[in-house]
Amino acid sequence: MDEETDGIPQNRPAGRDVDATDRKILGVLVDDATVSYAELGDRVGLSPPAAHERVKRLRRSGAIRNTAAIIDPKAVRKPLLAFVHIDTKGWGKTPELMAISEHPEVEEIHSVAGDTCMLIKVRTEDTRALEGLLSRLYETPGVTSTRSYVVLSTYLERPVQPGITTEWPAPRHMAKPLY
Amino acid sequence: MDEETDGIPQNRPAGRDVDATDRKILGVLVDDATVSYAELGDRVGLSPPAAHERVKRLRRSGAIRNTAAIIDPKAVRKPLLAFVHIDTKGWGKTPELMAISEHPEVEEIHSVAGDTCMLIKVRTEDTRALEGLLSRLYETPGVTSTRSYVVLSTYLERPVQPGITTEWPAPRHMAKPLY
DNA sequence: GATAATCACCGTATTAAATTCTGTATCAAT
DNA sequence: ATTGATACAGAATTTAATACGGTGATTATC
Repeated sequence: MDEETDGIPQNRPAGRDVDATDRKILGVLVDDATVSYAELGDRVGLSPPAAHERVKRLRRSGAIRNTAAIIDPKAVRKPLLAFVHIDTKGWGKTPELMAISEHPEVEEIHSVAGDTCMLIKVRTEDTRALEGLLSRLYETPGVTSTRSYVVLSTYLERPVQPGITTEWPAPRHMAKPLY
Repeated sequence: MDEETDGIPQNRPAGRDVDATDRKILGVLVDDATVSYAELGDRVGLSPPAAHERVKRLRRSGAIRNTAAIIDPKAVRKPLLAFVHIDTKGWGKTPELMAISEHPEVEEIHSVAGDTCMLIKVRTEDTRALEGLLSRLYETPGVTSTRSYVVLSTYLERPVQPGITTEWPAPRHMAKPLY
């Protein structure tokens, strides 16, 4: 055990680049991270210790940010999903941004290019709770209301996909046929 | 082992409701699902087998949908995040919706209440790849272009939070002070 | 109100997996 | 060609997951 930096994703520029085998591993672990190293090795064509080494490296490099339980929002009484556009005064990690992220209902905060400044994703128990959250958000100094979209139904919601596992990086001219 | 339905989230209406201890467990596992049952038990005040039983139940009930590796989008060359509004002809699981979800770059598809029909979340390598993806999406029969927002920077991105662990369910009148 | 049944839990025992260690083939650089 | 580094396999060891049996508390039933 060299440095024991496991678990804390260092901000190194990703130890080394992710090869085809790594992508296969990521593909398996995104789908189910409870598999044993024996089975993981089987699926990607490695021995258990080799698979283990790869995973450790992927963790250390930050390619695997975390291994987490994915919770059903309904189970924790947050069935209502909404996207909210808001205007803020400044850019960067401003105090109002910190205030917004304090709310546990807020899952994502993005700065978008377009007519509004921020796009945030929130989950609440119902429309009443959403209204309450929004009113609290808009009470934050420097935050201005714009628009919000309530999600009626979700058809797809999946994690980041590792992508093509056979060959990588894809040759640059692969983008050509799209035009 | 009664039914051996582990891993496949049955569509039962959540075995039984999630209590305070369950929420503590979810809180730990969302943060790091690689902890041993011994440590999980320690953190929530249970013996390892008891913690194990709880987790098994949470899995079976569907409260824990999955245990997954969270990948850094940059590591798999998808640093560019965008939200795309599109109009589709019909509602429900239409063929155009299925076609859209085929693309590995598409992570979420939501039907929203508002001036557009669908809101999708996509990740690509760069703006060129995004343009290619959009053109392919808009080529899908029944799909009409509307707007897309490119994310400049992301300030928060976290999984569904289990919420308050001390007392649950929260009394209904708790929503009152918000008004 | 007593009794049976169920449930959630703990402690222990067993089994399985994670992890370590050692040796080897492959590739890159000198 | 030689050295060094890397990734790997197989065996050995340590650690954790899982199964088992028993206990107290709560709830349903008579």
